[in-house]
Amino acid sequence: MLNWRVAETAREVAGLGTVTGDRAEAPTSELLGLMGARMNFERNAEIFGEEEPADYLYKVLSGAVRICKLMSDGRRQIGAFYLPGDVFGMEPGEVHRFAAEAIADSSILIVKRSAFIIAARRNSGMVAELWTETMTHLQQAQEHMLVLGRKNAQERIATFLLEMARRLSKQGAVELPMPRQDIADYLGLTIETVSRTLTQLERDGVIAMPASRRIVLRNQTTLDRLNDTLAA
Amino acid sequence: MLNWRVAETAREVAGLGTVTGDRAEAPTSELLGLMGARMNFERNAEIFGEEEPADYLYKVLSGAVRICKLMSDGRRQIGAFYLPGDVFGMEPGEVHRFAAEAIADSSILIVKRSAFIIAARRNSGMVAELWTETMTHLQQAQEHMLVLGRKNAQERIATFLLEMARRLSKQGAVELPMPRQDIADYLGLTIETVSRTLTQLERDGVIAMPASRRIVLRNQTTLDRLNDTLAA
DNA sequence: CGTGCGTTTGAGTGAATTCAACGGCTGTGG
DNA sequence: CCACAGCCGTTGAATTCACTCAAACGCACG
Repeated sequence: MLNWRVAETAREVAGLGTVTGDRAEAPTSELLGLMGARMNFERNAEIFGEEEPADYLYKVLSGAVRICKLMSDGRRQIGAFYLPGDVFGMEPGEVHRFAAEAIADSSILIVKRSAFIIAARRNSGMVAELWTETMTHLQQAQEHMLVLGRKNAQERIATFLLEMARRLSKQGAVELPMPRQDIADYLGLTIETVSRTLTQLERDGVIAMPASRRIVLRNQTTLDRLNDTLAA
Repeated sequence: MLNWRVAETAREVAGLGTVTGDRAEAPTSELLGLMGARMNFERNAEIFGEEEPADYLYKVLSGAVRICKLMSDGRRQIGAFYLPGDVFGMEPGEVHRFAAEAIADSSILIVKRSAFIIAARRNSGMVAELWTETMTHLQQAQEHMLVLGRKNAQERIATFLLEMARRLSKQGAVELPMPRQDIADYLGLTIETVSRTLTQLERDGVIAMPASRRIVLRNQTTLDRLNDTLAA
């Protein structure tokens, strides 16, 4: 997919060109080959860990990679599989939010990422910001996969409330802009389950609902625990 | 988050700077204000539809937006909520893969995206490609949310098999690089359900499994139907 | 010929769904 | 002012799909 050469057409820039056939071994272009190092990883070896500094970008040359996130009780969500030709490790922040591990013995090309961020910024601050924004959305999407793939209804609601509180908090209370059906479709639940779970959290004194769209977070600790965040 | 001015520090480039407080109305910077147009959308109005050309980027000035995807039987998955300050609409391809709708009456800044892609490409083909790759991953992540949020076990397995066939097809048969546990954690299922579902698909003649890691897709139509793809 | 790992199969359980009804606003019109 | 319709949200009862717990199978390897 990404051959590390300058794309010639808009279609290629858009990532739609250069049909890839057999991807068992992806080509290492001169350009990046010079900048990076080739490393081999054994099956199940960690390529980078969650919360480790995100100083490099990675390209799969052969083998396969998974990125995954663990909950404190061991539940795991794999965010993506990367196969030969795929580039991964792009992060909007300073650290990786997922761990990356080799699924099979794999050869990986590793390059410093700072050069790209700096290049993007030097030439166009706006491009740098848009790229960063894209990486942020990617991160949020991958976080949300953990919610959809591995969390129960109560945990989903807790995560949702904390997300909303963080993003639009009016100090203490959250004013939800969306109806229950939208929350349900976001969290992969039914409207009834959303309603029941909110009611239960209110009965337990974790939240208060002066109105159906207005939610007061009463017990942050419990919400954090349900969200699997006690440290972070 | 993204104030449309050139970031001054690496931390800002990384999207970690500029603490945002009340986001009820995001600032419209000069830079982009000049380039774009402000538009208002009523509650539930469509901002762009699935499969429509992705010619613009969007920034929420006030209100709230959802991006969502519908299955043919009406099941819906919301991929993200966008609140004031958020930029959305970045696509690696020529068309949007999600629809965007206003949740409440909203004011949206709209700018042509081509300028950014071209700027990124002119200055650094590699930055353009990395950004595109990031957008591709974002798209895949959002597609996967539909799987995790709304599909049953059979549909998840079908989608997974088609994805793997597309990405590493050796003509007809798929050689899976990962164990059942990884498939389970990717699809948000248990290893037992993965196994049972594969066995059932084999009994139904939809696939064949000459070995546990080798899968032959026998009935593409059924898989496509389970994947909710008859046209696309 | 065991040992260990990955996978499959079976039986019973449970969390979220489905189906159904009801409650509470808000705005409109008699 | 009240009646009513139309949403939106809540609550209840029964069902179901995937999960949990448990055991067995097959295959590679020493």
